Amino acid sequence: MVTRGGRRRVTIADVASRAQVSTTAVSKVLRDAYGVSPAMKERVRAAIEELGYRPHAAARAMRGRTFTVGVMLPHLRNPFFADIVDGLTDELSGTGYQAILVQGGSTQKAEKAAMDALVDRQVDGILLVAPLLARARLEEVARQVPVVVLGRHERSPHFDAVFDDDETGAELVVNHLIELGHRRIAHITHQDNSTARPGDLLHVIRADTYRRVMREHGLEDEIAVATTYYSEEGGYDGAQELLRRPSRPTAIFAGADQAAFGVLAAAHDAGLSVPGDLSVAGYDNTKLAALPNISLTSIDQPGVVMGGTAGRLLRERIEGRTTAVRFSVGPSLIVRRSTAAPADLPEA
Amino acid sequence: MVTRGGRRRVTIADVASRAQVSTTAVSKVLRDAYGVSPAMKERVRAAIEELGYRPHAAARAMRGRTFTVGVMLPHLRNPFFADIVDGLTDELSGTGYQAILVQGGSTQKAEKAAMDALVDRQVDGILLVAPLLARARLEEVARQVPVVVLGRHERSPHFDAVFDDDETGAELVVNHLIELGHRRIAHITHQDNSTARPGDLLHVIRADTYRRVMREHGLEDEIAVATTYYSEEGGYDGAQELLRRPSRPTAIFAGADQAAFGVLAAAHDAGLSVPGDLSVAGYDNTKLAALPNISLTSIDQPGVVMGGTAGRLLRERIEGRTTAVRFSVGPSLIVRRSTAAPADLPEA
DNA sequence: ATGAAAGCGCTAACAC
DNA sequence: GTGTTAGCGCTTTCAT
Repeated sequence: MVTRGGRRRVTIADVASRAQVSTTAVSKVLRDAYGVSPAMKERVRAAIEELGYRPHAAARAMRGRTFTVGVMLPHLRNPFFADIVDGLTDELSGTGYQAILVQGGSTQKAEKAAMDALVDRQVDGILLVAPLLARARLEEVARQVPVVVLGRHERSPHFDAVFDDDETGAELVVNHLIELGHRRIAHITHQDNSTARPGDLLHVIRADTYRRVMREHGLEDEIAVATTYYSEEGGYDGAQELLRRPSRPTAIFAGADQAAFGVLAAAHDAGLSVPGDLSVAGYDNTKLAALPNISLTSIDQPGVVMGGTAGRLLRERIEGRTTAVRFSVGPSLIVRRSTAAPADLPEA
Repeated sequence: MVTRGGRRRVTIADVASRAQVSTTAVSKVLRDAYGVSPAMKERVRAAIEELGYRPHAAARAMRGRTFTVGVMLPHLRNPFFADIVDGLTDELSGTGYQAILVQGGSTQKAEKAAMDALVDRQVDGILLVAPLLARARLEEVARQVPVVVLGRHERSPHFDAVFDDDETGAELVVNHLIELGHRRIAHITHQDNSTARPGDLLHVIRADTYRRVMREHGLEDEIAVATTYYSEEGGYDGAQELLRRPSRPTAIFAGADQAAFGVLAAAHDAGLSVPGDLSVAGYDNTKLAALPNISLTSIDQPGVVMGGTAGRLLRERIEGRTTAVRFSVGPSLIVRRSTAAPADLPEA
């Protein structure tokens, strides 16, 4: 390593000699372990304070905990992820744990590398947000370090799961559109690069539920799905494709707000008014959805609660819990001005 | 630590015995260091492959590099940050370096803790995005580990700086509005909790430039600044305040797109049309600004380039460069439909 | 209650 | 070109 100018780091030995005790004693005080007298504890604390000592995480990692939890996010473009991280950070604050984030990307290879990076850095626990890898791969990691998976519905004995009830959420949206009088309701879903069981992936659940509800209302012939991406571009492309079809949809349910924004753009560019010519609904209830110019009907997921819960479950696992926990939150429909009765029908 | 079920991690010793060489040899191959024959290199590579060996980052951290760079972001809500991280990740890909992110928060205390967390984890370099701490504090860290600061204009001998020319950017916006015929142009700036020299902070530069350009055009009496936050809520509150003032502005220049979105919402709620009754401009040219329903005039900053450059500078510093580099990128004005000539004036 | 000492996985002197 | 070995800063037996 390049030698830096800075003076040598304060180590546990410095603290020990300052406090006139052994390094063992200092270590015990640091971890609040058994076997130090109050007086000694006080002396050590004072020395730590005076020297501005902070434990060296890498050195700790060689023996015990790093007091670090790793979070893998697919990317940083969905504000919903920010809620998750805020919830987690909140839950962790005061516990001495620090969250570090890595970007998983959109390929399984990149995701594996990101996960390995966390394992190699010896984090005490890992939160995986909407991972792509097959369950077996996740369990492989879960065998080495406590894992919580957020956004997948899997039931695994080796890791905990935190998710929103995507089936209910999708149902709420499709029912809402049907109640408004729509029949030609289309859906935009996400093209994944995943080897997970499809039924465990949130976008697959949303799409399947869309199909099921359509069928339940005798609308099987109107089912139209565009498979692009949960992104602005994906929504734009998907909407363009759907709007070109012979029987143009009167409503589009995009599986995520980000995609719904693209749908709004495509509608605009096609000269269609929303909701006059086309109703649009999203999922996630991001802040932007509430902007008056957008006013997007969406499904609210309590991201902060989900992130906080994930943090708590991770801490429990780090403390020794080995039985799996699944935590599901209930979504709610937020109706805004982007959805209305179709034009060719009388108002309700 | 809780003992996990997983089998023991593969270590360098396992690789060495499998390849029938010393651990030194393996270490050398790993780091592409001098002094290994091609034949031996081949044997070692094969053994690594067969055993699925990955170096233990924490152990490396005790002696040499961790091949990790740390990034501190204030929060995850600005998509511009995603561009920066993408640029960095791109630049780092293939070099063996992994980026880990931590959230700095909005207080200096939280920011210090986040920075310390990176230092304690022995990252090889740190990228600080729009930090709040005083220059002296940043230099303290820079003495221990290579640092690049993104988004501050500081000239320090101890760290590199990457920033956008905020003065030019703000000039472009204000001049654009003046050319359209506006006189009552207001500005929304960010309330920081910083002890940095004000002149080094991007939001202060944008606000000061706004004032200067206004004065240069004889509009000093029209200067109106609301100090809230670069966020949707901040923009909303700031706009409300500005629109309540006796001589209502005909244009608002928000220092960031996020805040401009809030301005659009406030305008809508006040029954004002954009750009009919009020022109609105932002800064950052986030993707949402391009959505037809928003169509926000903004300043484009090449976030990917900035992040990539930061990564390159960091690598150079890690390799031994000690002289400071400053890298400034040029902003450009993107005119959209949120700005137009004020209503009470004849069209140009 | 306290401390000496071994050792976590790796790198870098240094010897051969 | 190759291997031996001494630590890096901590935690954890295990004596005392």
